[in-house]
Amino acid sequence: MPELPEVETTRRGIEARVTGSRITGVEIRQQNLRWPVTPGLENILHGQVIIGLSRRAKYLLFELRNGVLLVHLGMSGSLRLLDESEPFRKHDHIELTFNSGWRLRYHDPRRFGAFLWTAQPHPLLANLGVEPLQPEFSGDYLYQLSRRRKLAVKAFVMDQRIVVGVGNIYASEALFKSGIRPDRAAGRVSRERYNRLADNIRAVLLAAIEQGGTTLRDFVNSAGAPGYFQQTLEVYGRAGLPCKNCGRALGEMRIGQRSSVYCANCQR
DNA sequence: ACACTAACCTGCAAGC
DNA sequence: TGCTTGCAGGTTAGTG
Repeated sequence: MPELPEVETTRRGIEARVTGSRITGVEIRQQNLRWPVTPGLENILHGQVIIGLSRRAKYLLFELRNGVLLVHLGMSGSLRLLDESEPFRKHDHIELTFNSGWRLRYHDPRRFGAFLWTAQPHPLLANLGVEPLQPEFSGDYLYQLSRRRKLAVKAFVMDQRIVVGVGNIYASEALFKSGIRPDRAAGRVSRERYNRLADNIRAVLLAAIEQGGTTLRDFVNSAGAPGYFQQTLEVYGRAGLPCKNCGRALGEMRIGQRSSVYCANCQR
């Protein structure tokens, strides 16, 4: 599910409620996520105060005095704030309770997410590329890193070592807006077109954040509400339907195991 | 170094 | 109706 806009939507919804709060309860009902939940996490977190909540790539970083709790939402994860106890539903795996009375509940049907405690710089964060909403991200940056590379430009911009936060939905949308075929070799996209692509990646991510992200089936924000960006999607999920630009039927192909919808007329 | 894939897991829709 | 197949927002680990 969650690409950068959904993770950022979650972060913004939670930040004010958890920052400064003390963790008074930790319930782990399922420890088999992408990796096992850090053993002993209950004891590690109990009694600690959350100093801040930040985001790096698609990871949420709950900052504590002596380390960081890394949370990833995988494909189907969500975090919800509850103002009172409620029955656990299927796939509600973890719940943190705070001294304020608020609870933070992690729900993840596919269990591709992660809950990891680390007191050191974590290897999972070591090789991440630039943040697309920071100034270091630019068309020139993409152009330079892509020279001589033969993989599809869509796979290139979805590579978290290059630029983070861009997943299948927003890569598809940004390439459409930029008029670039998703299967074009990354090394055969001009500097000018990378400038457009970088601008469109930034724009589509910002627009999606404004609408609370995209909800296909699982995603809900911290208040349990879906996002609304799906109504703005131009290509993702629209294979066979008319292109919103030229009216011809949108095509579909697979790139790196991911379905890729595009307009063969508007994208070259 | 690079390119590509299989795998992790559950739910759902489509096809037979 | 029921069974099988394939696909879904991500990412790592392994292959060549």
